[in-house]
Amino acid sequence: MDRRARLSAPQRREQLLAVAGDKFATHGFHTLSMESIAEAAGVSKPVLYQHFPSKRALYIALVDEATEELQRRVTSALEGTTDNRARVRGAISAFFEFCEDPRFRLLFLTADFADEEIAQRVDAAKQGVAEAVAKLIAADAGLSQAGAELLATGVRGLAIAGATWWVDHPDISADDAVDLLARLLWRGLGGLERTD
Amino acid sequence: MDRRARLSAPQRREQLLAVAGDKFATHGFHTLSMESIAEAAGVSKPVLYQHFPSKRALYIALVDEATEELQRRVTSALEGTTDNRARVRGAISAFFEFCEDPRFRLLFLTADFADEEIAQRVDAAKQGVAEAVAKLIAADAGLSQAGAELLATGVRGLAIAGATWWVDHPDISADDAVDLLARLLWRGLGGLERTD
DNA sequence: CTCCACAGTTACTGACCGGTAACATGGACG
DNA sequence: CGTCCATGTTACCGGTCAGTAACTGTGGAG
Repeated sequence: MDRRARLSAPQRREQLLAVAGDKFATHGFHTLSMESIAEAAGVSKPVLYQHFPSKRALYIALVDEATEELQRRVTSALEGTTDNRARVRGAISAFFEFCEDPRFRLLFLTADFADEEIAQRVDAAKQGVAEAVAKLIAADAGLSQAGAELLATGVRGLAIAGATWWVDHPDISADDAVDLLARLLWRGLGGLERTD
Repeated sequence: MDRRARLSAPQRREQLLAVAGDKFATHGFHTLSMESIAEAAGVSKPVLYQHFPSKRALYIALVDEATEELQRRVTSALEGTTDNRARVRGAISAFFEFCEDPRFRLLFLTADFADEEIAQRVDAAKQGVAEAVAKLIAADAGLSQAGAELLATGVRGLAIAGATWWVDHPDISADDAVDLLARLLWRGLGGLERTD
C-alpha cells in the first residue's frame, strides 16, 4: 500500500484499523503509542483522532471486530454438521485457523485484562463461544446449565492453549494436532492408556 | 500490620512483595504505579527502590515466585499417586486451589504478555507444568514427544480456563467442578452422550 | 551518652504520551 | 482556472510516572 497516497475517509479508516490491529496484536495496549500507530500507517497522529475518538475506542473497535470474527468461525463450525464428534473437531480446527490471524493474538495473548472494560469485552467473547458449545453439551448429556458451561469453558481453554502452543511449536502438522486434541476431548485420556 | 512500624530490611522486603503482589494481581503491570504500591505499603517510593532496582524487577520477582508456587503444587499433585486417573483429578484440583491465591491472577489473568521478558517467564511456567504432564502422557500412551506436549498443553489450558470460570461462577461446588472436568478429561465428551 | 548505620522522607527531573488547536494542501467540480 | 472542503501536518499542552539526590530521625552497640 502506498504510504503517500491520500485516501478517502472510509479507506483510511480501514487501513488504520488494519495497521493498528497488527501493532496492538504484537505490542499490546500500553506498550504501543498512538504516535507509533500513525507512523506505521504513514500518517500523522491527528489523523488517527479524526477516525477514532480515543486510544481505547480504537482498541475496543478492534477487540469487537475480533470477537465477531471468532464467533462467526466457531458457530459456523458447529452448525456445519450434527455429528457431535465432527463438531468437536471442527471447533478445534476453527481455533487453529483463527490463530494465524493477528486478531487471535489481540484477543488471547496481548489483551490487557487489567483494564476493566477491555477485560469484560474479551470475556464476553470467550463466554459467547463457550455458551454455543455449552448448549450442545447440555442438550446431549444430562448436565446442569452450570456444569455444561464449565465443561464448555474448559473445552474452549483447551482449544486456545493447543492452538497457541502449535503456533510456537509447529513440530506436527495442524491436522495431526487438531486430531489429537479432538480425540482427547472425545475419548478422554483414559482411552489413550496402553492396554498391556 | 502496623503501617507506622519500622521494619528490618528482610521484613520490609517480604511485606513489599506481598503488597505489590496483591496490587499487581488486580491492577496489572502498566496500570499500577510504584507510588501506589508504596502508599499501599504505608511507605514512600524510594523505599521500594531500596529493595528492588526497578518496577520490572519487582514484577518479575513476583512472577517467578508465582511460577515456583504453581510448579510446586502441580508436581506434588502428580507425585501423590501413581494412578493416572487420580493424577488428573489431583492436578485439576491443584489449579482450583491455586486460583484463590492472588498469584494466580498475576500469572493467568493480568500478566502483561506484550512485554517480551514477562511473557517468556510466564510461558516458561506454563511450559513447565505442561512438561510434567507430558511426561506422564508420553509414558503411558504411545505418543511422540510433540504430541504429548500438545495434549498436556491442552489439559493445562482446560484446567486454567475451568478454574478461572469457577472463580467468577461458583454456581457449583469446587469438588463437583473438579469432578466434571476430570471426568471430561478421562472419559471424553463421547462418554457423556446420552445413549437413548 | 554518643555516635553511626540504616530505615525512612521530601522534593525534584526528564521523558513519554494522550489529546488538541491552528495551520497547510491537494484535487474535484463549477 | 480558481474556489472550497476534506484530508493531512506541525507544534504544542498537561499530566503521569519511573527513577534519583539529598536530607532526616531513630534505636541499638560500645
